Amino acid sequence: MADKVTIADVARAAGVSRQTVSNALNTPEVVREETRRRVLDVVEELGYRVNLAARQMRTGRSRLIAARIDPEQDGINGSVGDRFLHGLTETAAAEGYRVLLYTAKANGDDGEIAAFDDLLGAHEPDAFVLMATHHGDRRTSWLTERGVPFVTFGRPWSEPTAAGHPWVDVDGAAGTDAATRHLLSRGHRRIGFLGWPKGSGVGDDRREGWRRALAEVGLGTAGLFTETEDDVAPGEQAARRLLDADPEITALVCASDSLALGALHVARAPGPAWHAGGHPHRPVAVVGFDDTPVAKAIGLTSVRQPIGEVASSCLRQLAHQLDGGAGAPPEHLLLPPSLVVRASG
Amino acid sequence: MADKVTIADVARAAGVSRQTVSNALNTPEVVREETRRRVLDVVEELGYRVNLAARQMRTGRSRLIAARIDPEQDGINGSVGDRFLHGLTETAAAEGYRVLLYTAKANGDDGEIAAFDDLLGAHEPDAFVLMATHHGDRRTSWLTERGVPFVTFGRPWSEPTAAGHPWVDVDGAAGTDAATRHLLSRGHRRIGFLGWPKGSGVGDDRREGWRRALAEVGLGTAGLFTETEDDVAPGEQAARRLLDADPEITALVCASDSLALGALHVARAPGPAWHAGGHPHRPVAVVGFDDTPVAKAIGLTSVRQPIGEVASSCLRQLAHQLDGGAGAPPEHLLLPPSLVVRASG
DNA sequence: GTGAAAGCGCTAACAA
DNA sequence: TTGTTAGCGCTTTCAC
Repeated sequence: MADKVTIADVARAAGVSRQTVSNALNTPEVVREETRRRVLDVVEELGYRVNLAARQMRTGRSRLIAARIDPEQDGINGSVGDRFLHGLTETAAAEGYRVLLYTAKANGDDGEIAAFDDLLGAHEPDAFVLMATHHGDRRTSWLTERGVPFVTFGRPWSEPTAAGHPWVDVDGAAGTDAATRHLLSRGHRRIGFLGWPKGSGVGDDRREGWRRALAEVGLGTAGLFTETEDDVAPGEQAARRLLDADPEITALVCASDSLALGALHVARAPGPAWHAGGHPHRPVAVVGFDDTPVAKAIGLTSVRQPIGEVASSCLRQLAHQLDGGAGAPPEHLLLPPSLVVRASG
Repeated sequence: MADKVTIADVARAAGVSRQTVSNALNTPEVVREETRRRVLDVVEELGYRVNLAARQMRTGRSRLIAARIDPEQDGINGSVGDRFLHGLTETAAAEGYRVLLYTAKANGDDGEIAAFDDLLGAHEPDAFVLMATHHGDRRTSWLTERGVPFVTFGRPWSEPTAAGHPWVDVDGAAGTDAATRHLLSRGHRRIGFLGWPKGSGVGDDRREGWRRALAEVGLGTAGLFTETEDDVAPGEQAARRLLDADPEITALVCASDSLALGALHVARAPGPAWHAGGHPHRPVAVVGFDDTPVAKAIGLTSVRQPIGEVASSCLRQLAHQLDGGAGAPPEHLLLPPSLVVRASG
């Protein structure tokens, strides 16, 4: 049962004062080598561990990092959030932190800000990790104003990135660029893009990579792009629209696996719409984004984000903000995704 | 910036002592109505919130519930854990708790026990929520010995359930029973089962439901069962084995969506093995377990566990253990799953 | 019903 | 280099 061992017990057993024990643990360089060893031996022997609540009272630091667990959306893209949380938790433990979960009751930035406020008032996490930054993100300004440390998975889309807060992101444009080049290398010439409505940083970024890749080989994009809500059924409809409108399209790059899954419903089975429209069935290659379990299950080629790396970079960035220490990680980090090629394209 | 408001500030502003403020908040029935109102008004006005670290020092209670976030396995079945965590987090917030994540570095029960020990020494969570109980689970005995409160998602498979700890579980046998009846109602008579090696509580339970449903209509199960590791490729091989061995089989109940996905690879496309074996292609119905996003994406009929309910029940059970209060939730709760019928069966 | 005193375990500041 | 003092914010005694 090993009843709570306090610093006083260690001090007594080692024949030193409590402060010296504290120093031996937290500021070893200030304690004589021999004393330090003796103290650490006793610590080991008694199984002493600091009481973080007590420490927090003194230092104001909880060693808690708050992160949001979101509702699972369509369950397809949701897996990204879960991989991210897992990565955070592992790196946090290595850095001496723990991840505290929260959800936002109300929607949007304000709902999440209310959660910040609750958390800060009660458990006082030392920092936040935010996902899914967007234009005019009110969460980041709220935290900045209050001097609460945080990192985001996602660029600050509105501000000049140089001025903003620390962030880690994946280069979405590089991902769709790679996807498009891959399709080009397989002989496709008219390659469409299925994306989200303009105005979302992430969506625009992904579309840009596709545009750029086509432009570089002298191909235009007129009539090759359509936008829709990020879900399977809308994706299917949008794909049908695009393919019906332009019979020359032989491949589609999609902004998400959800959209790609919808597109595959059209691309793999000859839909009645085509026959009705007079277009015979033709094979249409499809590439998704995120490499979710669904992509793997159905053989969908997809752009994979290095989520584990993003998570550990976020956490190391935070740990450095909070604890300092050697080797400051970059304030801003843009990681390259990779293309996972499967049967669909 | 609203600098930390302490209980002393409230006491001063309300013209009472600090204890009275504390009482008004924590033991309202002991404070005169009028005083209580005045105090609460000031609390509101000043935006006072208890400092949990300070409270923890006095009471020894952190209002933290620890839960494990596991590695995503094959990413298919993993989604269950994520839905569970999400549910926990929401109910926890409603009960005034927060969810603290941990991972186990080393594998198995001992790895997780090491994590318990770390957590208990540092952040001192008030309780744990455990997933995936199994025969001879050492985690539960470790916690019990130390008097640490916990609930499990999963029955205590080894002990007589009456004697064990609080738990919430889903009736897996009822799920496969329902799946089997559904297939029977569609005219299937030889229905196989693709499961995990015997000895796992969950796997045996799911197999039992299938056996029971067949037995009730006077059908035997000899030669209709095969076992394998819980992943797609093994599932595919096992399904092929079963279907090759018995050409009469027209439907398969599977212990997981991973296995079912493997089975579908065999069931949907006429594989060369059948032709080689002389069996022509026949439609084989497949039912999975867990209703993962993959099941939805590929049109797989699957047994859905009410994960959200499991999570909130777990948390309410804990909250009652910790805080008491009215209406004790049941110590043991077995929830029924439901069958989500799709194209595969 | 309300107030005063004490102390949870720790570390920042200072004294020795 | 080590020890002493003080106090973080709260709640559990116990007087009043």
